[in-house]
Amino acid sequence: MFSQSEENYIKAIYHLAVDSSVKGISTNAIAKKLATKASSVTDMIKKLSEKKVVVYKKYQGVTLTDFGKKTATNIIRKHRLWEVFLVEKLNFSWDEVHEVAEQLEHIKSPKLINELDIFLGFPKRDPHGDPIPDSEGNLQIIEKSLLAVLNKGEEGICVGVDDTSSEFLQFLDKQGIALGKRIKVIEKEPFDGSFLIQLEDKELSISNKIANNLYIQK
Amino acid sequence: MFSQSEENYIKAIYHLAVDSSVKGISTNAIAKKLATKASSVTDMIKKLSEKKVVVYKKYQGVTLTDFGKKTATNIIRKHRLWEVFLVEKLNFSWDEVHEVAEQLEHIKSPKLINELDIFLGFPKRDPHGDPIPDSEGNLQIIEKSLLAVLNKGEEGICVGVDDTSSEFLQFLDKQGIALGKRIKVIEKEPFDGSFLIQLEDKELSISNKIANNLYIQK
DNA sequence: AATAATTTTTAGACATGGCTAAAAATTATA
DNA sequence: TATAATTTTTAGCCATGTCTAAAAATTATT
Repeated sequence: MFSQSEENYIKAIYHLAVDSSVKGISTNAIAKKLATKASSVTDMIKKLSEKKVVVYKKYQGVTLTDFGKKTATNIIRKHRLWEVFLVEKLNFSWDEVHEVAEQLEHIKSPKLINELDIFLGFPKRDPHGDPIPDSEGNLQIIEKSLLAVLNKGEEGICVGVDDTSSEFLQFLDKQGIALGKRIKVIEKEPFDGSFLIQLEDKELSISNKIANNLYIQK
Repeated sequence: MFSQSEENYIKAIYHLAVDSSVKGISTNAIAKKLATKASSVTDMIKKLSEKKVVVYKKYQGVTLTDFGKKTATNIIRKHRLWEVFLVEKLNFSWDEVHEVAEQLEHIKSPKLINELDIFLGFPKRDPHGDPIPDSEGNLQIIEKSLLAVLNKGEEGICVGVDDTSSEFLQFLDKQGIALGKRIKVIEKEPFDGSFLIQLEDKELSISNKIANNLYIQK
């Protein structure tokens, strides 16, 4: 069994490993992600290494073991299932869920999480479009591309976001952009890289920055 | 904001105060309830005293302040709402909920608990028949009596249990006794104090001990 | 290659919450 | 009312998880 702190470190290392795809995750990177100090990270890493969660050699960063990865995906599974619950059942908006899910993900009860999965109808994605690992820790890979790479005339379904800040998510809400919505590129403006898109019955213009934070499934 | 440990102490003191109705709760009683040592209790009590949660004088036990009581009922509200959720939505049986609710009660999010209350339809009782405080901390007092005090021919609705051990709850399940069920006393056996009761269409005999652990609303 | 800059680790400290053992206070008993 | 028994507190120690400051190792630069 792991403490909340240990779980937070495991999750952070997993996320850093996934989206940096470098072999060893640096002490500094972990410290930055968790808003703590490098010295604290070194201490924790030693402990996780003793517990066979990570492989660690001084000055060389850390890598999750298979056991560590499984532990990480299990925490992520809990986090994302709770997010679905909060949005679907308790009227949370997608920018409000993260903080609460950060707490709920540490609740220890295998039955709880399996029953929650059943209760929610085995959702495949969380409210941000990120995939929910199954109880074995398997993550289905989703074919998705940034809206920004679509050409004029192409279209797809909105399946996720890259930036999950409140500002961005609330902006999307205001524009009527949500997961599952169909988006078609009407025009790409060469001057500023902005997009004219069709969303349901209306057309709207979105900046290049927005287009680079929205994932689409073609 | 209180730590999980602090919350556990506050809840323990509240429960001890309610069902002992003595003015000062002793260090030893708290230690026993929390399965810890008296010396640890003394330490924590000093801290809670500084935080204006309890009134404490050396060697005289503690009393919750109004603020402390409000804090306690809020934790209890969360605990009981989660219990309802687990039983009604996630197929937990009433002897499985306690341990998980002990964890869930510490989640910090006012919105979460209010929305949960709405989602569950503002339940008034938890799965053991105990009342759920409202968001102001008010507990409605329920007129209830032990089944054991009923006379031959009297009847009532099962509204709660005193003993919440798994063994007892599972025994009740096996007998078909549950909250909301109507129970009528057919016969009281003077010899061993056992009861012959009518439960729905069948009659069954229950011991005096059982009758002293079942609450009835006449 | 030598020095500078950066990263990482170590050493020592602190807060929380727990423990044991001994001292102090209270309560019970003879 | 003394003495005994019990309860409560104190003092000191430990584990977890954090921090700062300094040392050590690595990487970058001239």
